[in-house]
Order: sequence, then structure tokens, then C-alpha cells
Amino acid sequence: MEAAAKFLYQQRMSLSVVIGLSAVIVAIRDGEAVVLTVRPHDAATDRVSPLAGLPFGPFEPEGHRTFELALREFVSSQTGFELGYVEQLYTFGDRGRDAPRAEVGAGAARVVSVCYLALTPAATEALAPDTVWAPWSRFFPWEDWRKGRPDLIDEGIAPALMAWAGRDAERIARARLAFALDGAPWNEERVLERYELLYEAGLAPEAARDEKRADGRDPPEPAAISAALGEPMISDHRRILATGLGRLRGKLKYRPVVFELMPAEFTLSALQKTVEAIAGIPLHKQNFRRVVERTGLVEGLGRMDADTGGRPAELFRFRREVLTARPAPGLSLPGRG
Amino acid sequence: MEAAAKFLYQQRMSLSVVIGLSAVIVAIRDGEAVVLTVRPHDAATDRVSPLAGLPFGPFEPEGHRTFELALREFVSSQTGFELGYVEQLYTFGDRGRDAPRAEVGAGAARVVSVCYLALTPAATEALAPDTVWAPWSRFFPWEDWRKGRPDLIDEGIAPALMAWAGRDAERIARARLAFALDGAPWNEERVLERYELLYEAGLAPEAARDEKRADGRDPPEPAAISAALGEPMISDHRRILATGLGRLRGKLKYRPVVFELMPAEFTLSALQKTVEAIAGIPLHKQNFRRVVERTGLVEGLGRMDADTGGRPAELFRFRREVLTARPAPGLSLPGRG
DNA sequence: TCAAAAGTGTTATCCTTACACCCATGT
DNA sequence: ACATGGGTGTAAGGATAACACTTTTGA
Repeated sequence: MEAAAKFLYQQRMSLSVVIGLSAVIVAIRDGEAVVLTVRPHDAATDRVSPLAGLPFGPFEPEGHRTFELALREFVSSQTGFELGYVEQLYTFGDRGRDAPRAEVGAGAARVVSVCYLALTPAATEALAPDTVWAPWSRFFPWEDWRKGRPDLIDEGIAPALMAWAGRDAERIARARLAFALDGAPWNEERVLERYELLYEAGLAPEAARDEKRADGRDPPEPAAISAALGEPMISDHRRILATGLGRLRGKLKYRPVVFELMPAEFTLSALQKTVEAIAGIPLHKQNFRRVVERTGLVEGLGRMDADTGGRPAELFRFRREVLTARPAPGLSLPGRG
Repeated sequence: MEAAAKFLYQQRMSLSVVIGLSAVIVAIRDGEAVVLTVRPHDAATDRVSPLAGLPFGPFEPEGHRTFELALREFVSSQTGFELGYVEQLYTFGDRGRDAPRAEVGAGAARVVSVCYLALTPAATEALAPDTVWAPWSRFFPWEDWRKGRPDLIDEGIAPALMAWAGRDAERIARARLAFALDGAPWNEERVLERYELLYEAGLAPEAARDEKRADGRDPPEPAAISAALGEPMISDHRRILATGLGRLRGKLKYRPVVFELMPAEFTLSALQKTVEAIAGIPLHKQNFRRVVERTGLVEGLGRMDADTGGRPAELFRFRREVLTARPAPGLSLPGRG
């Protein structure tokens, strides 16, 4: 036991730190953006969690050479799904996060979550039980502007936020900007900002689980909490999901990531539908086509897709080769020489 | 000791994991982009490390509520510097990273580094000993294109990379794209890609420190290693620095982060010089001014700065207010209604 | 023949790029 | 007076946004 004690001492900095991995796995199904969710089994009650969560698992320093390998392994064993495109999202380490039991064990360990974003064209594989593809509008109903501004914003969110803001000009400005109130433009990328605003205002059920608020401001009133403002998730998974959605929406504009969500062959309408589902806004048909064609990222196959309901559409494929021959589309500073 | 053993068992997932924090702290000094470096003291030899490193420190789950607070604390105690703007960069966790002794202790613990990018207008404060502001062109001499394409690329890097690539078409394409060889355009954002290419080709001294390469490809030849290809750093700090520089260069274009590097009052030329120092490319004067003015992010003060060498320049300030009144400048999908 | 979705043409506007020139100060 | 850097006007080209219209299928 001498050795164990010495080891404990040497490792004191790491005591009660657990590294967890989570994944926001996105796909398109029936023209809807969906995310892979799990309902973890709670050993204490022998029941499945009433709340959905993202796939998550421990990172074992002994067994795993990299985060990404560990992620691929536990996702496939936990959900039955094989990941394709993967990128790191963010690492969450704040105290006060409601840590899931399965990750933590009995102690009061600090959980640090290294989160990843994954994209995949197939949302149809056989999945493990309690694993489902859920449209993300279930968790963020205010994010879908494809059919115009959701009524929820003006009827539910705005009044609640204004009640919370009171006369605080800074709060009012934040709410205005985040939710496009009072003529402000909608910015589809600010998903996290919107979620955090709702959380702070006590409008997310997750906030009520945190008894002691970190910032010492007024604690949320249970009465103000409405499940109509999106379905809550386990722990801080909704925050992670918001981070992933925001990142993906931003990335769409400067990297050809949409194609990671498409099958090998697709029509331009399907591509547009996909972008719309991710970005949550309607796009202009001709201009979208022009943009896509000008990038040179797709190639017409000459063949047609019959069952579209109307006139058959030409099939296209992603020219993955161009990525190795030419820098991906990006922006520009006003360069000189 | 029963208790300790039980604790060890419960915490087995976290055993031999240490969370470290590192910071890429950027400032402007005399028109040059500089980064804060430290030369850690090695207890074994009682000497200061010959290699520079980034400020780094342990994350202590007991004491620190968030990563960011821990970061601010250890940076100020280690370097004597107070951080302003901070954002998370990336979390590195691969095995095989050359872990600094100071972080690890005697055991063979796995080090996970949560890395941050920090920006600050002041590079003049009194610093702790062995802490210096170093221009980052010392570590990445090929990244400075302000005076045109650096000779180093065609005279040093290109031949070495081509020798490494041999007939491998994929390697040739990567080298061409990364270093703008053979007519390919220079993309200033791909800092990490370039560094990793050099590392992989065995042209970074850091690569030689890793005896067993993870990918099993040809190990680097010591003869090929040249210190002219940028000064190496401790552990994987040069990789972290490359990540930070790339991120900052990208972010310049869609968020008003330059102003975090400016003093309260500045001339437009100084602003331009700053952007050029970060992006590493020369900019067009009039067009730069137009862009800056159109964003509405600055406000002329009517007052003049005398000692510029020629005609006095007007002083401007950053209108931080606009960030709360209007979404920050960003890009656009071809939106419809 | 009609609904539904695919696909094309054209124009106004704005932003970017590039050009060349004038102004105010110190030496 | 002249060197040095600050500051301005204007025109060409390309990208974007917005307009409405034709084509091809299935029911």
C-alpha cells in the first residue's frame, strides 16, 4: 500500500479528474437535420433516463492513443454507428456542470468533457437500443426559420426574456440581438448565445438543476420554466449540442462540409434542402445553384433522378479531388502584392 | 490504506491523467507580432531550458472553478502578466507528445493540454525572469510574406520537401498547396498544415525527439534537421502556437478581434500594420481604410498623432458599443425571404 | 391539362480591386 | 524644397440579390 499512497501523492493533480468524450453526430433524414441521441440506463433505478443525451464515454489513457480513436470506438460500441468526418468542438470543464452518474462513479469527481462534431451521410443503420436520431429542432425549436420566423419567438421567448431583463439595458440588448427582436436581423450562427441566454434567464429546465448559480444573480423561478422552449437534455448536453450546431452553421460558409452529409450521388435540390436544414433558413434557388456551380465542387453525371415528384433532376457528385488540387473556398483580406 | 485503494479503484479512469493548460498570448510590439514565451527551469540539471515554451500550468480540479480562471491565475503568477481577451483553442491529448517534466511529475502520466489563445494590447509590462516576448517569425520564418515571398521557401523548404515526397503524388500535392509552390496561391491561414508537413517530413527538430513514430512511416533523418527552419520549442508547443496563429488569422476576417491588440487610441496606419503583422501579408492602404470605415467599428477622435514621421495622422478609437447593438461583421448565404 | 418540381436569362446593386493624385508636417 | 507618411476620388470588374419565365415529368 506504500506504493499506492506514493502514486496517489505523485498524481495528486489528477485526482478526481475524469475525461469524458461526447459527440454531436449529425445526419440528414427525410430532409430534416437529426442528431444521434441516447437514453442512458440508470443502474440505481434500473430504468432508462427520461432525458435524452448525446453519446458519451470515458477516455481511458491506458487504452487510447488519441481522443479521436477513443471516440470512434465507444460510439460504435455504444450506438452501433461508425463515424466518418470528425472534428473537435470544445472542451468543457466548469465546475457545477451536472455530471452524469455513468461517467463519474461514486466520488465527486470533476468531469472534463472533450466534445466532437461528427457528420455522416447515412442515418439509417441499425442502432443499439435506446439510441435514436432526433431532429434538433426538438431541442431548439426557435432555430428553424425555414418556414419563416417561428411564432414561438414572439409569443413565448420574447415576453419571458423581457420579463427577466426588466430595465437592464444590457440584457435587453442581448435578447434583441440573439433572437432578432425589434427589427434586429436573425443570425443563424448564434445558437449557443441563444441557448445560454435562455439558460441564464431560467427558461431552460437545465438551469433549475443547478441550485447554486455561479454568478450569484437571481435564481430561476420554476414557474418560468417551460418545456415548450425545447426539450431539455442530460447534464450540459444541450449546451454541447448548441455549440455543435453553431459551429456547423458557421463552417458551412467557408468549408465544403455539407458534402459529408450527402450520399455519393445527389440532386442540387437535395443539396439545397440539406443546407437549409442545417442553416435553418430558406435559400434562393437560382442563386444557390449559381454559387454551387461557380465553386466547381460538384460535377453533373448526366443521369437523372426519376422520383422527385415533378420533372426529373440531374444527379451530381462531390468532386473530392479538388480539395487536394486547390485551396478550399474562403474569404479575403484586401491583399495587394 | 483500504480507503486509498478503494479511491484509486473508483477513480481508475482518471489515473495518470493530468490536465495542463497552455496559452498562446499575442501582442504587438514595434509593429511585430510577438508571443509570450518562457524558458522553464529544469530541477534535475538546475538550469534553464535551452528551448522556449509557452506559459503552461496544471489545472487543479480542487481549486479552479473554470479553465479560464485557472489560466488567468497561473499566467499572472508565472509571467507577471494579466490576460484580457481569451478564447479556447484546442485540446491536445495524443499519446507520444513529449510531456514537459514540470507538468508530469515522476510518473508516466498522460498529459492532456487544454490550450487557449489570448490577445492583449500591452506588451510592455514588467515580466517574470525567463519570460520574454518573442516574434513568432522566429518559430515560423516562412509565415512572413509582408516583404514578399520569403526566399527560405524556395531555397530551403521546397527542395527538402520534394526530397521527402519523392514520387508520392499525394505528398507533392500537399506540399504544393501548403507552401504555395509551383504557382499555387498562398493561404495565410494554413499555419498548422505547414508546420505539420514539416514535422512529418522530419524537418522540425521536434520530430526527432519522438523515437517511435505513430504512423510507422520513415523516421526523420537527423541530417535533414535544420534549425534554419524556425526555432523549435518545448514539447508540442510549436504545434500549439501554429494552431493559435492559424486561428487568429482566420478570425481576423470575421470578428473584430484586431482591436484587442490595439491601445485605446490608434491611427489607421497602426491598425493596418497590426493586421499585416498578424496576417503576414501586405495590405492595400486605401482599400483597407475603406473596409474599416464601412464596418463602422472605429470613430475618429479629431485629434492628431504628431510623431509619425510625416503628416500627422488622425487618432481613432474602437467603438466597442456596436458589438452590443448590432451583430458583428460576418458572411452570407444567398438568403431569400 | 394541371400540379410539381427542375432548370434558365437578365438586370440593378454593391463590394472589391486597382489606378493616380493631393495634403501636412519635419528636416 | 523635399522626403515621409497621411489621406482622397473615381472607374472597371465581379459577385450577389432580385426579378419572372420555360421545361419536363406524373397523376
